[in-house]
Formats: sequence, C-alpha cells, structure tokens
Amino acid sequence: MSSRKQIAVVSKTSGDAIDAVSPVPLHTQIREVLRRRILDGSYAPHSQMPSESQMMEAFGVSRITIRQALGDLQKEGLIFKVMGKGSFVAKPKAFQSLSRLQGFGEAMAPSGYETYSMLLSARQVEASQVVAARFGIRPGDAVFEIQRLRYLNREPISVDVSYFPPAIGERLVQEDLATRDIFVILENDFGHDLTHADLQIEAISADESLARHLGTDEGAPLLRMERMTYAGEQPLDFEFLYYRGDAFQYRLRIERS
Amino acid sequence: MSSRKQIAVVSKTSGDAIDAVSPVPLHTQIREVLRRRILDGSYAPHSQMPSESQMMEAFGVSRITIRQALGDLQKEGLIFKVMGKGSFVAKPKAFQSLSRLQGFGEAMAPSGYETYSMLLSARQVEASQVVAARFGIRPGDAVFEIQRLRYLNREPISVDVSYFPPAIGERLVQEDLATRDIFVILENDFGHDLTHADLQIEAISADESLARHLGTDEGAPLLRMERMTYAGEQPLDFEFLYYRGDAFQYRLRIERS
DNA sequence: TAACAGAACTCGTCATAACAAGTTGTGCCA
DNA sequence: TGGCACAACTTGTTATGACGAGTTCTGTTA
Repeated sequence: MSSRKQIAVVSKTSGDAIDAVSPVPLHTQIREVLRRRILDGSYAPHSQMPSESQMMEAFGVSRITIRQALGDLQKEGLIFKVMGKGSFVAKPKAFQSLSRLQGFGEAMAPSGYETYSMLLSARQVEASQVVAARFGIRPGDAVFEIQRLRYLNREPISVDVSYFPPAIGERLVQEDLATRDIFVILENDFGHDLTHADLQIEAISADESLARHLGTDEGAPLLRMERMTYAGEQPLDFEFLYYRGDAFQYRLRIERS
Repeated sequence: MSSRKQIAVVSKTSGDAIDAVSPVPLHTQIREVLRRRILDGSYAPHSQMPSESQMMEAFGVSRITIRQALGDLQKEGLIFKVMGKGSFVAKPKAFQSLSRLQGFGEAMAPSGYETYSMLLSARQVEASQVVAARFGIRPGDAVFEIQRLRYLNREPISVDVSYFPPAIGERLVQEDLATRDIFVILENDFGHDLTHADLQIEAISADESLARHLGTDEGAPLLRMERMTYAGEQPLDFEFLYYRGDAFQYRLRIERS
C-alpha cells in the first residue's frame, strides 16, 4: 500500500479521486466518494448505480474493495442491492441521533444534508395546560409560540412548534430563523448555556393541517417529539416536533453518562 | 459448493455443525452457530473468542468466510474486535423493537432470551392525575396497580408498574404473572382483542427505589416508557416501564401502516 | 532482574480467481 | 411474431494469498 499511486476517477464532481498514498483505506475513500454522490444528488434516489465491475475499472481497485465500500453504504441504508440486477440508491431515510442535544440543522449538516426552515407564524399566545406544566407556570399565562416548516434537501420534513418565555421569543423573532438553528442563536447570540432536554417520542397520525404542510396524506404516521430544553434548571424552549414517519427516524441510544 | 462435505465442529453444545451440502451459505451457518454460543452463554460476555485462524481450522473454511460471519455479528452488536488483540463477546444490550406491540416475554423469546417476572405488589389504588388522564376517569377513582420486577437471562432488567380497570386487575392477580405475559392473558384467557398502544419513551435517572430493584446505581439512566394499551377504543392497560439504560434499548421504526 | 529486540500472534486491507444464482438481452426457429 | 435457449450481464459466496498495523510473548543481554 505504501507504493500506491494516485488514481483519478472520472466523475461529475471534482475532487472525487482516491489517493493510494493516503493512509485512509481505499475502501473507505471509495465509500466516501460514493456517499457524497448519493447525498449531493449526483445519483438520484432509486437510480441504478454503476456495476461492481464498472467501479473496479473506474477506481482501479479489486472487486473486494468495491464490495467493502458498497457493503458499508448498504449498512447505512443509503443503497440497496438486488442480485442479478444491480445496486440502487435508496430513498434515504434521514435520521437524527438522540445521544446528544442538537438543533436540527447542526444535527443534519455533518451528514451532508441541506436544511432550512420556513416561518409559519410567530406570536404570543396563552399557554395551554401541557405547555404551562412544562414551564412551571399557570395555564393562560403568556408564552411565545414560533411555528416553522422544516426542509431537508428541499423536501418538507417536519413541522416544529416551539414555545419560549415571551422575552426570549420576542428577541428570537428578530433573528434569521430560516437558516439558523434556534439553539445556536440562544447560545451564541443570547448567551444561554443549554444543558439538557427532556424528550418524548411517539408516533402520531397526521391531521389535516400537518399533512398539508408536510406533503403527506391525512392519517399518515408522523414521528412526534416533545422536547423541553433547559439551561441548567431553567426551562427555555419547549417544542413539539412532527416528522414525516416515512422519511425520518430517531435513533435513541441510552448511555451511562 | 454442491460437492461440500459435512464438517463436524467440536463445540460445547451438540448440533453446532455446519453443513456444506446445505443451501444456506457457510458464513450464515457459522454466524448462527456463533450467535447461539453467545446467547446461550457458552461464550461469556467480554470473553475472548477463538481467533480467526482457530475458527478457520475448527470450521474448515477460509478466513474470508469467518470474517463475513464475524462481521455480521459485529454489526448486530454481539461482538467487538480489537486489531492485534482478538474478538470479544460484547455484553449484549438487549433490545425490543417497537414496530409491533408486544409483551416483554413474547418480544424477547425469539431472540433466545430467558425472561420471567417477580411480582412486587398487586393492589387497588386511587388513580393519580396522569393515570386518570390516560383512562379518562377522575383522579382518585379506583384502578388496579400491579408492580413487577422483570428479569432477562436471570438479570434484573426492568421495573414495570401497570394499571388496569379494577375488574380486570382483580382477575389478573389470580393468574401466573411470573412466567406469562399479561398481553397473552388478556387475549387468550380474557378474550380481549388488543389493538394498539400509545408509547412514550424517555430516559430518566434512577431514584433510590428503582436503583435498588434493578441493581444499578442511584442516578443511573433508565429508559422509561409509558405505554397505554387499547382494545379498539377501550383503554385497558397503562404502564410505566423502567429499563436499565445500560442494558436495554428500544429500536423505534416508523412505517406506513 | 529489567529492558529490549524479535518472533509470533491478532485483526485490517487488498489482491486475484472461480463458481453460484439471478436478471436481461439477443438471436434463432417454428 | 412469439417463444426459447443461450450469452452476457449482475451480485453472492468462497477460496488462496500477501502484507500492514497492533499486541503479546519469549529469549537474550547488560
């Protein structure tokens, strides 16, 4: 391997070459090249990928190396293979790990997803019983409600309904909520030290309004998360997050911390 | 492969042979043999497994076949590998899929786990606000509470606190709750047609009582599920399930149904 | 007796090769 | 023109082999 030569690979995107001199294993480099092509849309969902033989030639490596790379992508759910037929790009079901509290954009960006939000509404409302319980206030007290429709790779993926103490909400609405995560704004611009969130996850059936926003059928399953985010003991941000059940999943892992 | 000869493998348990004539791939048969040994305790958690060379000899196959089998077990989280050191049995973190409503025993048995319960208490109590809300009754109304400590492969794994309408609870307590799932009793003995459950999943910190029952530290993370099980529109069984966070996980998958 | 070098072990990576099993395309014949 | 056989493609399985990189063991020397 130390005598590897660098091999350029004809591809739609520049920079997609594997480097035989690199300490990174060949199968890992190839996997990353293919993953980028899948995530950036070079390979469209459900499209057939080049055959293993073709990739052998294109990358100049053995079939076992190609199969190792493809096996990893299959494990991640990015592709599926059909014996005798070929390898195909899976419609990627995006996921967010719940092992660490993160805003949506910052969670998805490292995996190559493009995200942004459309503001649906931002207004002061009277707290419902559930919201009040979460903030430790009385039902009817004022809270600030912000509703957003979130997009993942230009597809609607979730509806987020967030509640804040009014003072925070009024400031938030002055910020760019389309491209920035509220968590980042709270920390970097407002100086809050977010510490933890209480999560609840359930599957629900889309009502007419949610279905319309998300471009799904009424009655379709949504993944609903309630998330109460704190700074120390102070409740800051209570959210209902509704995700398309067919396009998103949470992977929940509990670790001793 | 059609000319394969059958190879007997020295093992602690009979029946652990691979059959070269079988249409099942060799790497799959080997994987299953190893999985059985892991799950039945032949290989203790964290114990080192035979090396790849040793398994090659024992099973009479090539190293790639052994590595394929081990790779699958690693993918499942049953083993872990350390380069230069060996392969080790992971302390298996049991999991229950949430794609289908199941009682604990019926969920775990197909994966080779041994389960049973110890009854902690069974009594009629006044419904708390949460419990009342779930049953659509008034706080203070009577419900029947059954508390159990659940074991998985003879280790305490969860504390279950279940609530029923009193009439159902009184009948349940007459049954064998140590070895049988309540869901099975409700369906087979009582004739209820369980249809669905509402789940909520969160991680909590073990209080003193839960920690003591589960053999874990106070403050250790527990996976807590609230599960409301219905027969049609009728709420039948409301439960708080507390699982050791270090030993159990739910894998949640939302599918269009 | 301790330290170090080298051997012998481990898993990781990559190559070449062959055949099985499934799918698709093509050419030929009735 | 349709059906069938066969070729040519695809991925799946398995083999042999070699070397890299990490860990452990053993023997020798100071």
